[in-house]
Amino acid sequence: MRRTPARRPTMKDIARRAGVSESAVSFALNDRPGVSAATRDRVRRVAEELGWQASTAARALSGEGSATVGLVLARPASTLGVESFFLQLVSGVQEALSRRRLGLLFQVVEDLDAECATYRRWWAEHRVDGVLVVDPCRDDPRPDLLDELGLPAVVIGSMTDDPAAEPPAHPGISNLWADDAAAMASIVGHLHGLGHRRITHIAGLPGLAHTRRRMRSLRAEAERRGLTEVASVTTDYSDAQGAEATRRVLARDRPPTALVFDNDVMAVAGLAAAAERGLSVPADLSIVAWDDSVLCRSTHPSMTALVRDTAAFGRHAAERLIALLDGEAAVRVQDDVPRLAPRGSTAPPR
Amino acid sequence: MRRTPARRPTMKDIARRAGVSESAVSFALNDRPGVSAATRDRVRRVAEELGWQASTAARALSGEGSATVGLVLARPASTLGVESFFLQLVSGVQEALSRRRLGLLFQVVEDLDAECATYRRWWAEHRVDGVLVVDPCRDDPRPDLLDELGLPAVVIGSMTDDPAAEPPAHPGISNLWADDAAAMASIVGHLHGLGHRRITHIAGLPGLAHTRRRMRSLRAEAERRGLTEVASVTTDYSDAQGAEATRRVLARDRPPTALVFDNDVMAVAGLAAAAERGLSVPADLSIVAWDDSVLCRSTHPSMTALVRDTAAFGRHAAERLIALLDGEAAVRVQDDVPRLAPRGSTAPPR
DNA sequence: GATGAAGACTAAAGCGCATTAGTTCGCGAC
DNA sequence: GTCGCGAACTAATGCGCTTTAGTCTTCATC
Repeated sequence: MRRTPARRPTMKDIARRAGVSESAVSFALNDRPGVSAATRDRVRRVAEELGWQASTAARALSGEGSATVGLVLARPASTLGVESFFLQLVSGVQEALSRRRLGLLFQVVEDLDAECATYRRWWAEHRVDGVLVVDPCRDDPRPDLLDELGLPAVVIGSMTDDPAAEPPAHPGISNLWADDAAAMASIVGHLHGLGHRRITHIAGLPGLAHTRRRMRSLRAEAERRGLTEVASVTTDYSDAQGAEATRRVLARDRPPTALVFDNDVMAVAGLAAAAERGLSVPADLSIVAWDDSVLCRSTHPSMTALVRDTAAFGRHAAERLIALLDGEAAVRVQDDVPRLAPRGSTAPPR
Repeated sequence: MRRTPARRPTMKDIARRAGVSESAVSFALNDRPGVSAATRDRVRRVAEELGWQASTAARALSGEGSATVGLVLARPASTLGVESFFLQLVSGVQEALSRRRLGLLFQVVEDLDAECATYRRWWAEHRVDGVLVVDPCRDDPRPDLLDELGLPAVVIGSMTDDPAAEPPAHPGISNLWADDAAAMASIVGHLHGLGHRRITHIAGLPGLAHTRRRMRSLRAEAERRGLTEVASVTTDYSDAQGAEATRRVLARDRPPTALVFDNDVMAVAGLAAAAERGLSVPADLSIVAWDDSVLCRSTHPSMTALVRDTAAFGRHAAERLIALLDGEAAVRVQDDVPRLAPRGSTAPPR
């Protein structure tokens, strides 16, 4: 026998039980003037007893917003779930959101168009008060769209290829990014310091702004140091393409002595690809992974990696969004600079 | 200048524009009788023009449910994002949900108590119509709670230690699980077939039902085959404890010749730990990983692993939940049996 | 040609909350 | 002793939608 599910208590129940009107209950629970301290306490106690929680639906309807923020991930299903980045980011986001009892509406879609459609739908359905946008890309349509809808948003990641360029102003949109240029500089510095002069960067998706930014930073840094045999190749972030790219660049006439991978998964795949070729890491080839994870620490040798606190990054982004929801102005801020953790996969070239 | 955000069109707008009453609009848009085909079409066209979408808040308030399902992950932040399992599961879940325009409300919490509190809150706030529950454990308080709240749910994973035992009936709760017994049997069969007689199972969290189920299945299978030197040890799924457990069991007098790890991360860590001891895989030690991933395919040698379609698993779970929401009865079904993919990490013992 | 009934549509209520406009009461001020 | 005023509280309205109860028209029925 299914027990009849408990009925959710409403403000009316509280009102009846506390012997006051519904409005008084509303005032009491929302800390608005209009009730005495005694009544406020009594109402609070009754609400507590009944286990009352405001219905977000009703709240949303009376103009208070939905107490929810959205996050859309536009990645083909195949490349999903390979990186630890997102779950960590999300866990940080949660941390900040839960303090304010905000929910996180999560959606995985195939592509950018579907992502935009999702925003439109969420907006029309009153589902979210704001959104977190990841993977900014070239000619990104999302900031304009979100601005048009009046949906507060925080873009996570650099919005421009060029570190120096000002991104177009979007009044309702904050931007938080990691300093890719400094990070790339520290990687190149580490490798160059070890004596490497031929470095290849196995990058991620070419459409993403941060990919372009990293590539640009790499070129700039190489130029500054007078390194001429430095290049980037792009991939889709998958282990397959990471391995494939590794094989390709290692097959060249003058193969690189060091590889920089744009994520942990590709770095590990690259390590295996090098082993296939009979190359020993780090003796014959040095490898650096952008973003640390268990993967990087579990390989043999363990992976020199760019460590950043992804959860904190997510937390900061969520805090920015909360600030926007509270009516503060949009900001553009740079997050902490990632730190390079040298491990076993990098050494002087042979 | 911030443009004034576009106002969301409501049914009233449609009604005015189509020259009918709001009720007629509601009937038309919901395919209810009470309007002529002509009116229905006209209303539909106007709604389309205006880009109208029903406000989920208003819908929820008038008893239609919130068009949202919830998923809580109770894991300390530290162990989060190490496995690819969850994102893959979620992407499958999405696939099924998005067909019905259901949103996924996602929450990461520290422990089971917080998870239960989340369910209570969601229920009281009318936030979700149903939930997906992962990581069922011993004396799990969640099914009872969800039943009490009348919140439809699908439990993902086996709810009992004993494959033969009937779990307590929860009328509003479906259960979907992978056949751990069969999977364990195939692993033991593979290893025994290669000639291994001393097998140690490096299991996951001892509190989880599926951990206990796997351990039980291992014992049963060993008994059936007359293997006496077979055992399980439990861990917290982390690479650290995986490595630590590996070192411990390999230091025994009669160390095992084969190890079975409950996740990919520990298997890789175990591989490294074996290498430290000077053991060569698979010559001196065979290793099997439960759940395949990039990691398993990227090690050297590549890892013999239990392959299952996690995204499909998530999709099936979400479909079960949708069935519950549609008023169908709860079911208990077993999902596809995982398949063992023999790779380089297993071979006959020396 | 009066009677019913079905069909197309409108009016109104209600969901749970916030909010605005009253209403009542007590108390200090003149 | 009356007036005024603020504090404490209630009544009523609206948010956007669904749904039930009506109203009005038309058309078949005996």
